[in-house]
Amino acid sequence: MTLKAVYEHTNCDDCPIRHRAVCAHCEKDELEELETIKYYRSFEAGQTIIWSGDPMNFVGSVVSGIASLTQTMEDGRTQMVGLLLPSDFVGRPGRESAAYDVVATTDLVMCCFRKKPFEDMMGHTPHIAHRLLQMTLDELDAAREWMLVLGRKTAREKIASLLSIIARRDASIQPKRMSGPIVFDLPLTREAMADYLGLTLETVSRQISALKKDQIILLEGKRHVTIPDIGRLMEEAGDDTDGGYLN
Amino acid sequence: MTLKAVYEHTNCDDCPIRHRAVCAHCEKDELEELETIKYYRSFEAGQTIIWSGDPMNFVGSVVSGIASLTQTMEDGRTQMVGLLLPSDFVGRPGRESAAYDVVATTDLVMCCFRKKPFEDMMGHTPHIAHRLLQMTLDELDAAREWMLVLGRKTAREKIASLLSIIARRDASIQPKRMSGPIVFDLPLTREAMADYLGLTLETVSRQISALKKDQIILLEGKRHVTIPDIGRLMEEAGDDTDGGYLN
DNA sequence: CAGGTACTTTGACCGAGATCAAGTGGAAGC
DNA sequence: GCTTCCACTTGATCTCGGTCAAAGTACCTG
Repeated sequence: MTLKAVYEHTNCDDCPIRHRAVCAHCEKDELEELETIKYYRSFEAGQTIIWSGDPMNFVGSVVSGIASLTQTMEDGRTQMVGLLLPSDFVGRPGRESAAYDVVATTDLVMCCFRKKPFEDMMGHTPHIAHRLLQMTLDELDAAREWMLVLGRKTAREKIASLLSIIARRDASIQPKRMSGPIVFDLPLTREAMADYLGLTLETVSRQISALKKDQIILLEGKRHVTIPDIGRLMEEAGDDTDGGYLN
Repeated sequence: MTLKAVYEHTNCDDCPIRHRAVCAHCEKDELEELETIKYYRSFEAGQTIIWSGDPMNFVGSVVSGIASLTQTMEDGRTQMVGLLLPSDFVGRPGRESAAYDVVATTDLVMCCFRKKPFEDMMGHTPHIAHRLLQMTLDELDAAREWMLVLGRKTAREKIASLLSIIARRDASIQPKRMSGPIVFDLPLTREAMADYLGLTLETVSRQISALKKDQIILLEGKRHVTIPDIGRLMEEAGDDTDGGYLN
């Protein structure tokens, strides 16, 4: 469709996720070993990276862009079960085939490691194994947080929850003042939001319109969002309003 | 209420979860080190083991019985986010306070490790760190499976999903023939099931009655369940009917 | 055995969100 | 400039599961 972006960073020194990804705690020599088994891959928005059940011969990190993990039932009902942001890890060491569909939600760059050498390296590199454990525990917490959203929140609270997650992530990446409006572009279509929230796309649309009408959010076009007051949004999400944790 | 059960096994050799818990891959000397920091605790059904937010000075394994992880919103809505069966791990190394309420759903015995020494031990005992990573990845998969249940399944499918999880676990513990009826006692009240499934207890009750009427399950009393045909139950759950995986 | 408590079932009704169906708006292609 | 397409919005209606209420059952205690 569009011209494929050329991705030019090739070594770990100027990697934007160097300090947050699975390699975060690695020493210089460990990074050099990683360099020998890694390669970059780019994907376009909408492209499926891995199909559930397919054999996986790599694991890796999201460098830029957003990917989603999705589960589908035979009759077509789908549920997104993970949103992979830059620095998040893809794949499970020790598993042969993928358990979920992995789809590039936006244009995406991944830093891939050949699976077998990576597994070997985990065995003798505690820095990697330990970091992966940390990250997996964080993901487990996020998944459990999301179970509360899916199981008990109303449609409006679900939308507010998703928006505040995206807003807080953007606020923590551009580390300006935590007060004041937060501005970002939605990286998801209404349908993708619906799949994440366990709703239909119509309900997503209606609730976004309602939040807009109530001035909890401002919309410019369909994707450009301004949050004038993150506290109010978090109230709508039903979360503790006490600032919460920015992980 | 009832006389507190006296729990008598005290060393790892005759531990019922020896080969499945976080210590599964430990060598003799590693077990000996663990012995020095471990102690057993018993809880009665209904007792809260840890309150969310409380400082945690131990981690540990469920030896027998069932515990649940629960999240509660300010207005009282609650969602169970994890069901801890024998051999499952409780607590997060590196975290000061508990993120969820942990409640004993049945009478329960835990093998606890003092947190600080356990964390230290993880640093120099790859067998433990590696096993914990495996178990955390399994839990993450289970949580994601559950997100599909919460987000997209109907009430009937939710009940069938829960019953088939319990049924398959029981079938795998008593490793008799995989065909033929499966019989077990429900370890959860209707309310606990509702909290797990994101339903009300009334809906749980109605759907169980409906499954009974349709002979998908047989009920004796309120808790004693017979599954004449696990395949039919799994069809009702909306899962792939091809046997699935027994982890 | 009466009474209490905890758990469960069942009924009647209601409403949030799903479903079905048009319609809008903006960008790409001819 | 016109058509087509895609993402999105909005409306009308329906339905599944929630809510409110009452009653049933088993077990415990005095």
